[in-house]
Amino acid sequence: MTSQQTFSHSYDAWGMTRATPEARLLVVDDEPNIVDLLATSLRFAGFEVATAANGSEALRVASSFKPDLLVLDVMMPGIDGFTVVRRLRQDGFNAPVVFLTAKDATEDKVTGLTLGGDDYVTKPFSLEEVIARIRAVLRRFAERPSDELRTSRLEFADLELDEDTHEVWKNGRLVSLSPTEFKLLRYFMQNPGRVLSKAQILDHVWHYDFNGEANVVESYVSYLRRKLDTSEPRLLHTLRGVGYVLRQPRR
Amino acid sequence: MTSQQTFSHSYDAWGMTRATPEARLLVVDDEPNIVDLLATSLRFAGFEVATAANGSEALRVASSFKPDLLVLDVMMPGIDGFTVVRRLRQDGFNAPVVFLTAKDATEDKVTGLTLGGDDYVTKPFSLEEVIARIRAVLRRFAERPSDELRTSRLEFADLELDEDTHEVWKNGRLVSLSPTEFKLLRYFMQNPGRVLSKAQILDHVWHYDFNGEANVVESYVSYLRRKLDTSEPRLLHTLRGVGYVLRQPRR
DNA sequence: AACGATTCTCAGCGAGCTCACAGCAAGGGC
DNA sequence: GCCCTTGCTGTGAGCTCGCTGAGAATCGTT
Repeated sequence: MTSQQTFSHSYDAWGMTRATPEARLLVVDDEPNIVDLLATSLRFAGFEVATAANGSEALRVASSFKPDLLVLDVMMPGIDGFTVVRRLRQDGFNAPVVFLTAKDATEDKVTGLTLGGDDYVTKPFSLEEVIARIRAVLRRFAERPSDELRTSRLEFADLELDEDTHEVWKNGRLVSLSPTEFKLLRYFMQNPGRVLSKAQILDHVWHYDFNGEANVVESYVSYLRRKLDTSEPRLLHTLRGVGYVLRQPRR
Repeated sequence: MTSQQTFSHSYDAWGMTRATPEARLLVVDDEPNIVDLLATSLRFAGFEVATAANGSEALRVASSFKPDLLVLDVMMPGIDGFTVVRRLRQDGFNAPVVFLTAKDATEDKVTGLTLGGDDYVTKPFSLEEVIARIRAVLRRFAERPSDELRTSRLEFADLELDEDTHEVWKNGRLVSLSPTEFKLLRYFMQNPGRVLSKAQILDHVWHYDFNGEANVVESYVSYLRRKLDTSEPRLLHTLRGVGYVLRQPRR
């Protein structure tokens, strides 16, 4: 009747068992914490990741590593992000870029970032957001347009989610979600059948400098249930003391 | 009843999946930033692009690259833009030219530019504008006049837009738009059904040295709605936290 | 020089969103 | 059943986002 689950992405979200990585990424930022955070979770998401701590190192690594996409801090001491891209493009390097920019940067050069199909994410970001942007940009650059990689749809049972428009349907009926509700649902739908702890959810869906309580997660799960999990069979289950899981119920 | 959408251009606006490029362009400017900006977005728009940093390099590259059109800065150290064209024409090179000129260029110099079917754009330009001019000039030079490439009409639902005359009709009724309103609407109509973020819109529709806030976009969307989106079904939708999209409403 | 058109900023509003908190419900061990 | 822990959810304060009216500055035209 209902389909058990559909991976619209063809990767293994946990990345550990993949034979071939989803794509090769080069992460560049002068803050080691950020590089670590990104490298770890991107590897976990199935990407092959190289890192660099500044512009000149980025140029060096890029030429040998040949990444499919750059994750690049705009504001760096020495060679800034724009210059890195310009130099690489001069050398015929043509991979797309996801820029990282400070949110409150007093009207820095936040212009022109979206021109070549590139995109940007403001700090502080959530990992959810960065990974979603990376996948979206890779989608636009995908070689085979008919490839399932191109789709921006996630499906599970009678739930459907559009990553481009942020629209969500329950049983064909459009349901309106707030941004945080959307990101949480997307996280569940990218990890169907997998138990996610509240800590894990906080780490992925909320900004990395969020220092509130885990109770927010309970609140937002509650919101999602009210909007989406209103009919049998229930899909969003609590595992007391462990976490939550999106799956068909077991007897 | 209403047609869902019509691509009057036969290109893929996102450019990445094109098998054959729309045309071969040579971009010439002594400012590396400008060359980058143009090369990046023109490639993304589906053109094959070569670049040159000055007049003599332009002469050299043109003879081997054989562009279908030149994008050429008038004011350059060394050989200026006019001289470049004159020399190329002496060699039997016959491609049209879109000139880039400073805003305060004297009138008489500029008027001569459009005589041969060429055109010009003043700095600072918007990418929207440059790409539109390039396509218009290519249209005039197209070999097969009956080709769909020749059309300068964009249509979506009961909206109609003429790129040559800058006229816009809503439900057959002529509506008068300001230049910026027109460029914004053209950008939407070239990307129907596609979500456009405010940043994306700013990058494409406003000139590259615009330093203002994204609120202008909200204002102009508001103007467009007042003039064009006055009746059901609404076509210009806000996706809160994401952007805007021109499309038929969904359930 | 004067006029209207245009561009852009700003501020206020209202709706919606985020999050904390606290009281209540449910689960589970005994 | 009793009690403690864990999770659920109603309430509300403070905030963000997008829309719009008003107006200053600039442009283009007569």
